[in-house]
Amino acid sequence: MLQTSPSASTQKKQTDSDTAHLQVLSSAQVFKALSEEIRLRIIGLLLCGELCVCDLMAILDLPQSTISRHLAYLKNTGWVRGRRSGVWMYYKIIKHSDPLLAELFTSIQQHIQQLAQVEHDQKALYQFHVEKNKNSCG
Amino acid sequence: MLQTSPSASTQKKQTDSDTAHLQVLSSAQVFKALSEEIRLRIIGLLLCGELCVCDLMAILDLPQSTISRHLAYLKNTGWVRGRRSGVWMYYKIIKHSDPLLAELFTSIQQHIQQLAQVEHDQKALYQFHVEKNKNSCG
DNA sequence: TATGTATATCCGCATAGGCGGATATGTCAA
DNA sequence: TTGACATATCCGCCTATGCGGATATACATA
Repeated sequence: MLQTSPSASTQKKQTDSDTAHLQVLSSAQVFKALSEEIRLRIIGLLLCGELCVCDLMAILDLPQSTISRHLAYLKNTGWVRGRRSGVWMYYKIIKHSDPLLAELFTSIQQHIQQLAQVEHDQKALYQFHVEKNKNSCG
Repeated sequence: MLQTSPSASTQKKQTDSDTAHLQVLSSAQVFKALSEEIRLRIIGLLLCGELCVCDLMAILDLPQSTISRHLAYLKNTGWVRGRRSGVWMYYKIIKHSDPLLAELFTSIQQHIQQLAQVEHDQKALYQFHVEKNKNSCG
């Protein structure tokens, strides 16, 4: 983990239309995406906002291939969208236009937000970002 | 499918305390229980109320071992409770006392209720019960 | 106790999907 | 174009879990 990602505030132009060509997924698939603890924790961290792979590696302390694999799974099941910014890939939770799904996602996200492990991860993320800024500003 | 279950209105005594000794399950496990289409449809049917295995066999048109296996899975993950009435086993959805889980379950159930397949299954269940009563009353 | 019915569980088999190291790809900077 | 870095994908391996027929168990009735 020697990677240092830039702040996520660069390069913000991109349409939301790439949501459209996601395959239509059954509700079972939506739930399956959340049936893994790591993916649940990733969603929990993404509730704080857009994050890159190296952020997630740092907080979850897992090898890069594992993180990428789960992110790919979440992307394919319509939970998450990636955006490239130079060398970094930023991921964020997709806002759904389908009201039925949007409502479900909202309740699930509220639930995830309240999990003890997620709260712990989010605090670690905060600390991690504080450290990162310290290193870059002296 | 030559089985004819009695009406579900017999034998209603049994405490709700058997909820207590269910293992505490992670949220990931809760979602995993819903990650299978058949289990989702079973939950959808149980939203109509208590049902026995042979009802589910009739509506879902699946072998008995498959139904029983999924019911066992749902029981072990805290979604469902079984009660024996003579030869029949009736299953129903568990009401959770933990507010965090209860809220999540409510939203999920509302979502399931709105699925097209579930609506279709529920109508088939209604027809099935009408037929069953016809046979038993002349 | 013997038989029939409803349900649970066992069995072998098949597939999905987990893991993490190794490798391929994409991007930037020199 | 080459090297360094971030990320994606491939690989072999392993476990969880799906399936449905076969069998075991539980209960009711004669």
